[in-house]
Amino acid sequence: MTGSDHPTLLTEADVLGDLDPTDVRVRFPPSPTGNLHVGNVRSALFNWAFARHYGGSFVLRIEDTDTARNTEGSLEGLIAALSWLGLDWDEGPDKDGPHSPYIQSQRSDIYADVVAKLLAGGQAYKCFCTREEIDARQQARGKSGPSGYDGFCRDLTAEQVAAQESAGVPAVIRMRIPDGPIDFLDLVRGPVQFDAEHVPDYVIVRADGSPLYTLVNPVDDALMEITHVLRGEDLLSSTPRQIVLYAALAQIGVGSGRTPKFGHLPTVLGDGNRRLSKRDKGSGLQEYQQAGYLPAGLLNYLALLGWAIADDRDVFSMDEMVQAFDIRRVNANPARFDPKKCEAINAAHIRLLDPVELTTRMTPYLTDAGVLSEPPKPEQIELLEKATPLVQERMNTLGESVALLDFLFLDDDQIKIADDAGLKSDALPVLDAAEAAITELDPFDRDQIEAALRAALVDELGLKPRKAFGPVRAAISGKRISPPLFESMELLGKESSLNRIARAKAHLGAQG
RNA sequence: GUCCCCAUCGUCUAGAGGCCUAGGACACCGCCCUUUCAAGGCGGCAACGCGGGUUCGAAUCCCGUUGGGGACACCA
Repeated sequence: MTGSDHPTLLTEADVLGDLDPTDVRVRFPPSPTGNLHVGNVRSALFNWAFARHYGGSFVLRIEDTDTARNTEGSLEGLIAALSWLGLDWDEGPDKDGPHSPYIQSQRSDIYADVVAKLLAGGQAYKCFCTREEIDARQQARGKSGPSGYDGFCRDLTAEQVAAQESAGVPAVIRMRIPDGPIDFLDLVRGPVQFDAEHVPDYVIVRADGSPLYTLVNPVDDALMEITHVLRGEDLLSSTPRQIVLYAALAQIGVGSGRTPKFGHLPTVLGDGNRRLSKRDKGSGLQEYQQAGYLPAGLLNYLALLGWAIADDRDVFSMDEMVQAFDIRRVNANPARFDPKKCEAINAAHIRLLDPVELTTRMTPYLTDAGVLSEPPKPEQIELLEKATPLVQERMNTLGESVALLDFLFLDDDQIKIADDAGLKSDALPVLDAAEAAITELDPFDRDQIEAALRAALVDELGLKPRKAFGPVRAAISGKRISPPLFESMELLGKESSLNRIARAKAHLGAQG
């Protein structure tokens, strides 16, 4: 792991500086507003992989400063979701560490103290302007479009401030952005530069005195000694203002005094060209959990959005990702979320699973659907274990196991022959022949069944395999598509198989 | 409007000046295998936005342009 000699690529020193790799500290700071978004999961993943790659720490911090947006149970949901994914954290709300608490609503005193110091040091100031006043001045200057703040209250004298306050005018607190260029080396994009003229004196404390994300996020990063901030590209243009805040924090002696290094990850796009939003179908983590995605599969796909492990490979384990992850190799261009490929990658992981493991993973989906009893009976488990190999390479998601396997667990009289199963009256002789062929079979196993059925239907009746086995498949499973027929019949047993064929015949008779 | 970011098959990407007649994957199409559906195998379709430069040589470096995206909240 040496530095690169490529002229345009960053070196490892650009990433780590003088840091010992194990001192790397990154964080994932979700706000508890409900279902986790797959774009956020991708951010969590990259931070996690970065930390694990270097042997550093991954911190979970809850950003709940907007009380209006917080939703009940979100914190529990967040923890459950991250746990399910296997993205383990070293410090967090449920895992005490040297910088606790890790929930911002519990850190109010810390922020109040920082704000007081910022005000005293002149790095921040009180502003009495209303939005309307700011907009009006902006219009008067003949400028169109949204804009920042014009600095109206920036240099108010102590007397002026006192006068406003005694008059009861509500005040927000703004950061004072010094003139000059603000630049940083983005770990994904390389050098980025903004001019302070385009960085507004932004609000860090509301008029009601509560702190905003704009303050608490950098303050906590400084206090928690976060060394690297890996986040979405949408936050790129707020980075210069945060860098100013870090510098101010260093001046007033808050935190480590070091500004973290930044890496802005490519946006995850939904359909069309817009950013994947919570409103998009397929954007919420829960959907993937419910559909039966494997954490390893979903995460593998998400990793592909902006990163590649090798030029000819795209299925890999999280261990492999951790081993290979390099923030410098993350792509800067936006990536579209492709549900089809996501599903395909997940299917590949299902096929990779040990069958015993797969059985275990499928079980909750089958019990939830009522296919298995709750808890499953021992004989159901036994049957499921035998059936697993039949469906392992036929599933994209665990949820699909329900439709694939339910017929094995249903009673014979619960089998409904689907309209599209293709069972028509001309199948009657086929079913008769099949019934006769297997009645005397002993043992009733896969090879015997196939031999008997082939002899009777293909050789004797002269049918094409498709025509021969289709009706039997419909009788046994009720469906046009099923796991392999002979194996299924063996699992079902002779009695049940014969029952189902008889019922299918009756079904045909009733039809016509 | 201003600032910032981005630009290779439909999509995700590989590409680190000559290994490029641009590689892989998903999707799609065809064939093979085959008891359905899959899986697997083989093959096909399909991309460097445009214009200038630098260089013996540019997908790759530079400039411009066009196009897309993001930000400019008392949201995070």
